[in-house]
Order: sequence, then C-alpha cells, then structure tokens
Amino acid sequence: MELSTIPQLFPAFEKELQREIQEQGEIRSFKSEEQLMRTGQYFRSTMLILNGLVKIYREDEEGNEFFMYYLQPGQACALSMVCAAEHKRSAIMAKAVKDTEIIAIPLQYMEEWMGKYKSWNHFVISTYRSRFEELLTTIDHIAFRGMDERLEFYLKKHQETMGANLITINHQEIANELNSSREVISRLLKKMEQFGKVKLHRNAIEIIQL
Amino acid sequence: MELSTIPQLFPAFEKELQREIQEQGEIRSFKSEEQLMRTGQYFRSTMLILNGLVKIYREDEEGNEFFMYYLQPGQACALSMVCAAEHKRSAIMAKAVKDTEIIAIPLQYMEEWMGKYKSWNHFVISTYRSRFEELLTTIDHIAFRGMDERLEFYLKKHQETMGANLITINHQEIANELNSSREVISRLLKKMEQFGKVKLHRNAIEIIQL
DNA sequence: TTCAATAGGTGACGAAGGTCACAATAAGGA
DNA sequence: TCCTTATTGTGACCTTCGTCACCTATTGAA
Repeated sequence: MELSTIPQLFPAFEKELQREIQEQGEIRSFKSEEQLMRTGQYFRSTMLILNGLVKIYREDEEGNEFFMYYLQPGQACALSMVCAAEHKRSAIMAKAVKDTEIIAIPLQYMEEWMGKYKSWNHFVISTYRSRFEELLTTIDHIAFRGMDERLEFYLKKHQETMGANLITINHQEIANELNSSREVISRLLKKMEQFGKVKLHRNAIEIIQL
Repeated sequence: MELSTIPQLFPAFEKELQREIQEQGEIRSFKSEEQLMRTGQYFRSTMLILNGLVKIYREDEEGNEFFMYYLQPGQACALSMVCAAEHKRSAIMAKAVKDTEIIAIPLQYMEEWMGKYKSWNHFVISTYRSRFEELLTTIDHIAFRGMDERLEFYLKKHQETMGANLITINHQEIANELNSSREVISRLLKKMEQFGKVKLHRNAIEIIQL
C-alpha cells in the first residue's frame, strides 16, 4: 500500500494530517480470521482500516460472541477510540474476515490532532455517529425481531458488504454470530430455501431473493 | 433556574461558552410523563438537561417501546446531536420522568462551538462515548441474558438513578419498557419476592436486596 | 478406496416467555 | 356503602428457540 492509499482512503483529511498519519501511524497486517482486538485488552492506539474487511463482535463472559457490524477500508474502530481515551478494557472483539491492513494511531496523536485538525475532529465524531446508528439497528433486531428476520438481515448485510451473492460460511458460524444454535439456523435456512429465498450448498449459501 | 445553574452543571465549560449557552439556548420545560422527542421527528437543536430526569427509548414501527438509558442533569442527548448533525429523523423517543427543564442549542451553534471551544468539543465526544457504552451494555443484556436478570438490572438502575428503594411503577409499564408482557413481569416479580429480593405493593415495588 | 472428519438434516423434548381467559384485590368516586 | 376501574395473580396453552441424540452426505487424507 504505502504512500498512495492514505490520501485515497481519507481524502477529506488535510495534506498535513495525511502526512502525520503516515509518519506516526504504525501499519499492521492481519491474516483472514485473525483477531485484531480481544475482549479485555487495553489500547494505546486507535486503528484505521486500510484494506481488507473487519467484523466487530460483542463477547460475554462465557465466550459467546455476537456480531455487531462490519468495518471497511476508510473507517475507524469507534470502540478503540473509546477505550484508548478512557484507558478502559476493550468490551469488544474484532476479527479480520479478509487479509487486512490497518494503521494504528497512538493515543497521544489521536488527542493532539483533535485540536489541530478540523478534519480529524470531524472524522472522529462521524465515526461515533455512524457506529451509534449501527448499534441502534442491532438493538432493534435483537429486541423486536425473531431469529428468522435476524438471519435474513444478516445474510443481506453480508451480501451487500461482500458484493457477492454466494456467501461462503457454514451454519455453525452463523449460529455463533447471531448467538443462536446450529440446528436452529439450519432449520430456518431450509425454510428460506423452500420459499426460494436462498439456495443451500455445502459451506456456502447462495442468495436468490431476499 | 436561570443564570446560576449553567456554571454549576457544566463547570468544565469556558466562561465565554457558558455565557453563549445562556444567550443562544432556549429553555423548555416539560411536565413529568411528557415526551421531549418523538420517533420520526427532525431536530434543529441538541438538548442539555438542566434539571429533572429523562428516559430514552427505542421504538419500533408497531409502537413497541424499549427503555435504553437515563439522562440526568448535566448530560446531553447524544441522539439529538446525531440527528441534528445529519438532518435525520429521530430514531428514539425521550420522555420526562420528573418535571424537567432543558436548554436547546440550535444546530448552528453546536457546530460553531466545536471549533471554538475545546470544552464543548470534549463534551460532545464524551457524550457519544458514554452513550456508546450504555448501548453496549443494553445489547449485552438483551443478547445474552434472560428476562429475570434483565428485570433485576432494570430495578437496580431505577433504584440508583432515583436514589430510593421504593419504585412507584406498575407491572404493565415495566413490561413495556423491557418489551415483555405484564404477566411475565408479574410472575418474575413474585418469584423475586419469594427470594426476599423485593416486596410488592400496589403500584410500587420496594427493593430489599438485589 | 477406505475411513475419519466435517457439514448438514431431523425428530424429540424442554425451558422461556408470550397470549388468553378470568379471578381476586385494591382504590376511588358517586 | 356500592359500583366501577385499575392492578395484580394464576392456570392453560402455544410458539420460539435451545439442546440432545443420532443420522446422512460430502470431502479429503492415508
């Protein structure tokens, strides 16, 4: 990647800020399936996604994980901002779903830039905003919807984010991400197949009509 | 209230900012039970709570409401910030639970002050932060916990926020706020009474031991 | 090709929680 | 006091979902 991608991904940032990011930020690479953040971890930096794709999960004490939203290139992890700023443990887990590169911004710069660069300030705030809305949507689903609707929504999100109609995932993983069980997901998928919404394959689900 | 309370409630704000708030902000009063914000409404201002107490709810299309968190004097509604800034409809509902006064800050100042006053900037960001955490806690509860635990948590929050062991509320209202049904809440409360955790009265619940 | 591992299918069952019907108890007016 | 209304209690029943047991199908390595 290097010198070209920062201006491309963050065109709204001042030239000077783009330069500082490149100077002070530390690039880290993660293989697909690798964890970027673990629940309980402390942060001394926030992370901007350069390429790849990241999923954000909430975990409980028993290790149940619960998928909340995707992070794409050009976005930042709002939680890493919260945690770094408040010196708190991470309450979430982040996992790469493709090979992913991020750039880690140390806390000190993150704060310094807030006063120094308008665009950074705006970026931080709009990151909070958009994640706030994602969380509200998530709450809607688990509070008001049944597993069938949640599964459809999950597949739809996956489809949009990946830009593909063939989702390569198995039932067990979906169950984990929705905090449900494999059998339930299998049954619901079967029903969706009967309604012509999807076509089931081994290790893959083909979206027909959602 | 008037000229004294702003410095008291927002001591971190610059004198000049406190003055501007008083000049540009519009004070509004709400009786207990009155709605401050409705789902679907547009905002042109954000609101700071001066006194009283406000509850924030998520609503779905069928009018089910779902309690998320309290707002107390000295706090701001993060959602009104999001909505005002993005010119979006409100996705939440706010209701006064005591007689409440707020001060409404028009969008233009809210944005102007972001650059002008460090303390305002910090206030906005820390408002997002704390509400973010509240939402995560809420998600935890509905994703991982049963109704029994959620009810206990609900009562505990109520107790802490009101600073009283006697909660005047009926079972139906609790059910609404937890998006459950009256019978379920009645049964769970009965069970809690048998365990000596609460004592039930008409229109009131007395907290013994949670 | 054989076998073990992985993925998915299915029936039985139980627990949590929602719904319905209706009884029992206040509380508050007329 | 008597009647109406609001609140709470309770049993019966249903749906959704989680769990268990066990089966079948696919795949890939030995």
